[in-house]
Amino acid sequence: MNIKAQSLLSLPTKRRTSFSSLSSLSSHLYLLHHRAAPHYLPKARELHALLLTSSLLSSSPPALTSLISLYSKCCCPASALSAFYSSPSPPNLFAWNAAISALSSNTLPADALLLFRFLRSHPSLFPDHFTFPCVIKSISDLGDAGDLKNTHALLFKFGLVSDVFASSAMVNGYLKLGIVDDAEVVFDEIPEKDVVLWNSMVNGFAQMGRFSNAKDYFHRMLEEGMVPSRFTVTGILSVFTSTADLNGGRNIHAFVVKIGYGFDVAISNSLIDLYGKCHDVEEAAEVFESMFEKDIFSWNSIISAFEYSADHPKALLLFRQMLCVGVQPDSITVAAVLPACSQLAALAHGREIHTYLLRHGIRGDAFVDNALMDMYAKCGMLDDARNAFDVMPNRDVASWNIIIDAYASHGRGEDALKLFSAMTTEPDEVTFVAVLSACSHSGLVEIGVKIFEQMKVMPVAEHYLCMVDMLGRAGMLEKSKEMAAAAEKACGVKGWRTYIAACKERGQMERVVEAAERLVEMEPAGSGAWVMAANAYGWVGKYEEVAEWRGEMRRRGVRKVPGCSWVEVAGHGVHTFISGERCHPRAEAIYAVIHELAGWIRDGGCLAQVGLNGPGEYRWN
DNA sequence: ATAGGGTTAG
Repeated sequence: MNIKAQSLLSLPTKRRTSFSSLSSLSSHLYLLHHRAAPHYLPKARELHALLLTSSLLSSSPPALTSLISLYSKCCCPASALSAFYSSPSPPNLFAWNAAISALSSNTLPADALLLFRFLRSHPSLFPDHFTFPCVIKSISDLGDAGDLKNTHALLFKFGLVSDVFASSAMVNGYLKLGIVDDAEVVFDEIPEKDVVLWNSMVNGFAQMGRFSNAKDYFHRMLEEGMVPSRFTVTGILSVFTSTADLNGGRNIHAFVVKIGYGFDVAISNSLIDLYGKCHDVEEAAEVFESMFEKDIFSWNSIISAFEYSADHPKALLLFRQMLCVGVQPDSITVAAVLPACSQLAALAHGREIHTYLLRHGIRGDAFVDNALMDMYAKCGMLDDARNAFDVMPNRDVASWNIIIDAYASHGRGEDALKLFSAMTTEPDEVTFVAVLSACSHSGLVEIGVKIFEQMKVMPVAEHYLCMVDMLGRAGMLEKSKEMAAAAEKACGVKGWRTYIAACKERGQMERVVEAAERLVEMEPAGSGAWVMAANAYGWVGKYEEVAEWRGEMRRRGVRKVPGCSWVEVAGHGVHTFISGERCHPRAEAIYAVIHELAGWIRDGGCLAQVGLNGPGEYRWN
């Protein structure tokens, strides 16, 4: 046994003989558990067995406490608790505290509180300043405001109101539950505030979205000479990230460098997130490149940063790099990178990522499942999207929105409506956008109008646009125009643009001219309205007006930004077509097909305008 | 011997 104990604990030989065992064993346990993580569990079990056979557990109270704490650090609260309960001698307060802590720090708050109740009915043991922080944390995790206040009162009873540890936990709890006044009372009560207590205020306010309070406390703590910790920095950074305050964030960045936290991984990750959300993707990339050590957060943040800036090719490229350097993507990576595939209609990549998920057993959550479904839908694979929907274990409102929108954009309005009425969650704003666009694309005007009038959410720009579009497509141009005018406040020029498209479709060029003039009035610097008005005059044969509008446009220096579209061709990358250009190597063949299609469309009795775009080419890897 | 904040990503 001794040899085994020696090898396990790496005890020096000399000490082993003087063992009185207790102190040296405990100190080794202590050293061990400071480095503990789940992979230490086998060692912990071996140690446990050893302690049992050597009867140390009954003779040495510290050994029991250390063992409980060790199991806790191994994320094994069940073993911690069983060690506590099976202790040969009655556990002392240290052991009780360690056991309560093991439960509360391993997301078992209810069990921690149960154990606390047992402790409260103990005849000779009383909770102390080590007990309360864990208990208060558990209560806050459960979100019980009444219990929190009762426990606050208990602090008075046990003379712990000025304890900074219990008070930090109290502040966290109160702010988490939105009870600001009491949090501030607790805070003010503490004569010697430490940095953790300050952080609790700053981060608490930051998390509840009271950003100016968070900033106030941050500045106050600096004024009072507190040295901010890393937690302070990440907390205050989240404030500037949430408010998309680039300048405020830059100041913190400078401050971070000044106080020497520039190479902290978590802080750098927060900075990437900050710059990403503020659409300064170059700066985000610079922070990312400067990091010596990148973790999964760094990769996920930088991929998202490129996604925020709609640089989908770069997001995909980074995903590949991530794989190359051997960082395992997780569900968050996947949920960030799948939209890139959707936006690029890059089906091959989407499938590849899906396969990757399955192969590596990455557990899909609602985000991933929704992103997969959306990717299939956006790549035109409606059946695959539907299949993903059908096998999804737990659907949230986004899942329903995505599948309804999928049917809508594939022109399957009836199916979309069927799904809408089968919804098992409350519809939200987005649902109605999808449903209205379904009606719009399938000519279901009456039902669409009824849904619009009766929907239980406040109409926003998107809803109005759907209505303008729906009425316009159905040829109800006067009604469509009324809707565009009514929606001017909500969606500005977009309503008119939609209306104009419908008028063009119907060949109602007078209406186009009229609306385009209104557009130019509203948005004199934008090119779209000018071009549209000029073209519309052309279509009705008023060529002088065309020249006039074009001339005026030139004088004012309004320039047209060419539009572009793209498509992925299996095995040949993504091809982009820019308006007015014909630089694709196979432009001729492509146009031959377009003209053939146009012929079919015309023969089918439809109006068609083709040949406006010219093929270009673009590969993103 | 035991304790509070535990940061950042969809």
